[in-house]
Amino acid sequence: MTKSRRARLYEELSMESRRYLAAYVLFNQALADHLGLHATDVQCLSLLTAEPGPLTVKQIADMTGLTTGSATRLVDRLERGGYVARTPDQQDRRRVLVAPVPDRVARVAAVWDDLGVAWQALLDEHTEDELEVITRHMRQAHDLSHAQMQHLRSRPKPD
Amino acid sequence: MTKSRRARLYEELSMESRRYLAAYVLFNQALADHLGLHATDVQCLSLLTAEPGPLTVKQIADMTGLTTGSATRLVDRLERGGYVARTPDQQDRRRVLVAPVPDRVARVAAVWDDLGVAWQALLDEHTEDELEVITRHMRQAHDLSHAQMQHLRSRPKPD
DNA sequence: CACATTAACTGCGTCACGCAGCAGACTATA
DNA sequence: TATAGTCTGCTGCGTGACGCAGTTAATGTG
Repeated sequence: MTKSRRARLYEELSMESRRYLAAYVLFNQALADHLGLHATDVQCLSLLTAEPGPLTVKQIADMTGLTTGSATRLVDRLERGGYVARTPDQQDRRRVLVAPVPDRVARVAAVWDDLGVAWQALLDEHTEDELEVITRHMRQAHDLSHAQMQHLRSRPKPD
Repeated sequence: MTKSRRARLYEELSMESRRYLAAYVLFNQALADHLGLHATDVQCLSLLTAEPGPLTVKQIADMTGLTTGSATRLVDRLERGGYVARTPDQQDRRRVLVAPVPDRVARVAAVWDDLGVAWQALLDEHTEDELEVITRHMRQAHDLSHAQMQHLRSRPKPD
């Protein structure tokens, strides 16, 4: 039997997204090596700079999937490297606010900008409608992934 | 000044793709925990099952970014868990072919299928043209990431 | 005022990883 | 054919990121 066009498109997207995600993991690792950091650290910096305000250690732990203990160590490394700064929270004195150091993070951004030209060219080839389609799909996929992750975490292991 | 629609779309896509990729990393980790494996192991299985034929240890090393030594250990773990099988290559007796064990990998796929219903629903909302746009973008982004990764690896570190 | 809950931190053990070195198998040049 | 060079996969070894469990301090609740 011949597959429908739609079925073929599903298969293609499934394969391409896997390769796309695998490529990202590799790129993230290469970027981390280049900066002398770990993949987790780069991930954390990416999240920190994506948020408007500073994050607490607990929030970083949740967003990276680490325990609070490991998140403390993660912030230790970033602080030692001068990438972030700790500030005690005045509202809740148990909390510690972690904010990126603009000057230092700019060095990371510099590497990004260096590569950004090629991305710009890639995006320029898209129509505005196409950009919206892609963005919307990623937002939906993000929400779904997030929900499924929590679903998996709440479930008992099959072992 | 007010930003152009295009500039806004670029920013949106930049932010959404970061969140999308971060969500994938988290999901992958949660899936690995659920199966009692490591994130790298799941990544490797995903790549193995995506390829039509078996891969050599060297190929796995390249596709995951590990050294050949670590790749050997990775295959050791997967083999011990019964997920893959080693077969000596008849053409080149230095090589070892690594193939997924269908029976065992099916258990991983079962978890995927369980979650796949929601993905199906998400994709069903897309038109076929939209699916093509997304797939094409991911393929282009994959190629670009791959090129940039190699570019980063060839460059000396700023430290 | 007890009591539970939460945030961040700290010792400790585990184990994935890179590094460096190894043997065996292929390849090229003479 | 000989022999040097290259490639593949494997193995000791040390490092360090991580989870776990317990601690301290601050907040919330009866």
